[in-house]
Amino acid sequence: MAQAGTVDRILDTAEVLFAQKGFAETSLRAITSKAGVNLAAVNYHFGSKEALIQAVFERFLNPFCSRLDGLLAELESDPDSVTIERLLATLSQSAVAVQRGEPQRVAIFFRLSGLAYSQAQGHLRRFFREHYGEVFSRFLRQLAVAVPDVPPMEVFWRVHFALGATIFTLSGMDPLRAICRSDFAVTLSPQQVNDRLLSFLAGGIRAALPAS
Amino acid sequence: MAQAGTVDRILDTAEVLFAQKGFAETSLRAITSKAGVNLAAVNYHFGSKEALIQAVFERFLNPFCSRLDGLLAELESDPDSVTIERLLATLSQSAVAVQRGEPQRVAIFFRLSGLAYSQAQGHLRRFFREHYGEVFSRFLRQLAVAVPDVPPMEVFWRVHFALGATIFTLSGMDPLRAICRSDFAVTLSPQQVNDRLLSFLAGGIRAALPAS
DNA sequence: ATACGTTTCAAACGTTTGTTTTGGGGGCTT
DNA sequence: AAGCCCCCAAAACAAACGTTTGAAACGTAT
Repeated sequence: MAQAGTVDRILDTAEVLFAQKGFAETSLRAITSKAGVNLAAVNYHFGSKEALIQAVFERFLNPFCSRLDGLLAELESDPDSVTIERLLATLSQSAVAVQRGEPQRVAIFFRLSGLAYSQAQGHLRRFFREHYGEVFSRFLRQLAVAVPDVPPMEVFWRVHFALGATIFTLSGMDPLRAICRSDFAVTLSPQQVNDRLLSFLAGGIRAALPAS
Repeated sequence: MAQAGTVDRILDTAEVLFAQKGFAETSLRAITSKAGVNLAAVNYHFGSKEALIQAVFERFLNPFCSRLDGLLAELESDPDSVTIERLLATLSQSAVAVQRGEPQRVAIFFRLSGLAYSQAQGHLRRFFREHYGEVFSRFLRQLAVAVPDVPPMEVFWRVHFALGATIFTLSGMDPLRAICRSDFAVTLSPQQVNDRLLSFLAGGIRAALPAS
C-alpha cells in the first residue's frame, strides 16, 4: 500500500477511518490528508462522499458475495449434506476472501457492516438490497433446508438474531477481547472467539420454538 | 407531552430524532425547531450537544438500571430459583420501566443503545462504564449461577453475543417486521418477536461448548 | 515538439454546524 | 418599587463541512 494509486490510497484510508469513527464523523479532509492526496481527489474520482462510502462497501462486498455465491452453488449440488455448521463455515470462508493480506480487514468489514446497519442511511439500505439481496435470499433458502423442523419464517428471524450477534461481536472484537483479558486473565484469539460465536449461533438456531 | 417544560420537550424530541438518524446526523436546529423551542435553549439547559446526548441516555438508563437492580436483589435472596429464562424476563421487565406510557419507547431505547455501541468511541463508553457497570456485573454474576455447567468466561462471551442479537433486533424492529410481513404475509407483534428472540438466546446460552 | 486528455493542486465557494452574545420580559423576594 | 434571578428569543459568531473552480503538471500519442 506504500505507493498505490490515488483511488486505492483513498479507499484504504477511508475504510479504516470510517470503521473507527463512523461515516458522518469522518470528514473528507481527514481522509485525504491522512491518505496524502488532495482534498478534491475524492470528488474527482468518486463524485461525492456518498459514492465513496458505497465504493468502500463494494470493495468488501463484491469479493465476499461472489465467493459466497460460488460456495453456495457447490452446496446446492449436494443438498443432503447441508447443515447449519457447514453454512456458517461457508460464511466464515467467504469472509476470508475480503482480507487481502491483512487479517484485520475482516474486523473492519464487520465493523462497517454494523455501522451501516445502525446508521442506516437510506441510500445504504437500498444499495445493499439492490446489489446483494439475491445472494442473501439464496443463503436463507439453503438454511431453511438445513433445519427442516424450523419453519421458514422462524429461520428468517433467527438469521437476523444471528446476524446481530455476529456483527455486534466482530465489530467490537478488540475491546471485548481486552475486557476478557482483564476480567478473566485469558487471552483469546479472534479465531477462538469465532468458534464460541458459532456454537452459540448454532444453539440458538436449533433452539426449541417458543410456545405460541 | 403537549405543553411540557422546555427541558422535557427538548429531551422528548431529541431521543426520537437521535434514534431515527443518529447523533451526528441530527442537528440542534432540527431538534429545537421540531420541539418548538429556541435554538439556544439546548446550550442553555444542557451546556452542549454531548451533554444533551448523555441526558437522553440518563433518562432511559436510570429507571432501567434501578428497576433491574431491585429485581436482581430479589433474585439473589433465592439463588436456587435463578434460571436463564427468569433472568431474561427480568431484563424485559426492567425495559418496561423505561416506557412511561408509550410502548414504542422501548424500541427507541434499544435503537439508541445500538447507536451508542457502534459509534461509541469516547465519551459514551466511559459514561456507560462509570455509571452503569456495577449493575451489569451484578447481572453477569447471577447468570453465571444460572448456568453452572458453562464456565464464567463462556458466560461472558455468550452474554455479549446475546446483547448483540438483542440490540440489533430491537433497534431494527420495525423494518424487520415489515420484511417479514412482505415475505411471509405474517404480521408479528413486537411481543411475538421478543418471544422468538428470547428462545433463541436461551438456546444459544445453553448450547454445547465448542471443542477446544 | 506540439497537442491532447487525464490527473493533481491550491484556493475559494456557499452551507451548515455548535456555540455565544445580547437584551428583554416575568416572577420572586426584600 | 426596586433588585435579583431564571428563562426565553433573535442575532451573530467562528469553525468545519462537502463541493466547485481554474490553472498547473503529467504522460502519451501524433
